[in-house]
Amino acid sequence: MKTTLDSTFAALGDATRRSILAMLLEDDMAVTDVAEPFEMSLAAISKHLIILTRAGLISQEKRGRVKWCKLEPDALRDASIWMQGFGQFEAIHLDAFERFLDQELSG
Amino acid sequence: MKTTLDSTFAALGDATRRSILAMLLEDDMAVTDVAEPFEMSLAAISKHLIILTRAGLISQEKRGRVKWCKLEPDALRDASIWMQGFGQFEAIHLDAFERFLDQELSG
DNA sequence: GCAATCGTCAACCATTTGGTTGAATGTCTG
DNA sequence: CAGACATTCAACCAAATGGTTGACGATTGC
Repeated sequence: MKTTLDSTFAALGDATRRSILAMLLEDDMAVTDVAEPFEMSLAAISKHLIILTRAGLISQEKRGRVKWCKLEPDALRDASIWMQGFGQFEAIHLDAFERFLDQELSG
Repeated sequence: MKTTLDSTFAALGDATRRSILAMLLEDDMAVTDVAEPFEMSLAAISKHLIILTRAGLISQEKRGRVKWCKLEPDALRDASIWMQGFGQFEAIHLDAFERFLDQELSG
């Protein structure tokens, strides 16, 4: 029986999916547009989106023939709380995260 | 090519491994002692420890016939930076804020 | 020396992941 | 209605996970 934390962390364990989440920070996106920057099939992206949805990290809403993907940051909060339980990390800086983000999106 | 972040998050996506990390917060432990509270074989725990080691979350040092497991918080720190930054980034993003406002006004 | 202990390895199994291609479904548009 | 578009489904594949049992190589202690 997989907990939410299991599926959340597992979903984050793939660079493609983390990139998708970063893209969705900007705005909601259709599946086709999510897939556009990646060099893999639409079906592969569709599977990634299913995994992200099961993990509660995004939600998908179909309007007409377009399925919109929306970031759902709540699931991340639980994972973040778990991590903070380790409490021994130095101060978190936003610019450090932005370097991560750039690296993820460019790689 | 799996980044460290990939293997770190993937390693965290299992409750047994997260429990092991929590145990190692207290002190370094031998493999047999790590396995003791779990209802699974020693070999299964050994595999979990290999995954945690590959992810950089722990290190293992053999002294005599005992292999000691030690928490290595650096890998966790990187993952934590990613998540914390993600949350902050989302919180301050204008579009996200506007969506939040729309939701509040309509619902 | 010999037996117990520590831990991994090897083989096996079922399930999931991460990808492909091609067909199918649903929806818009001309 | 016909065709284009958006997305998933189905079948397939290779590799990784998560678990088992049993054998094995070190190491320790009597």
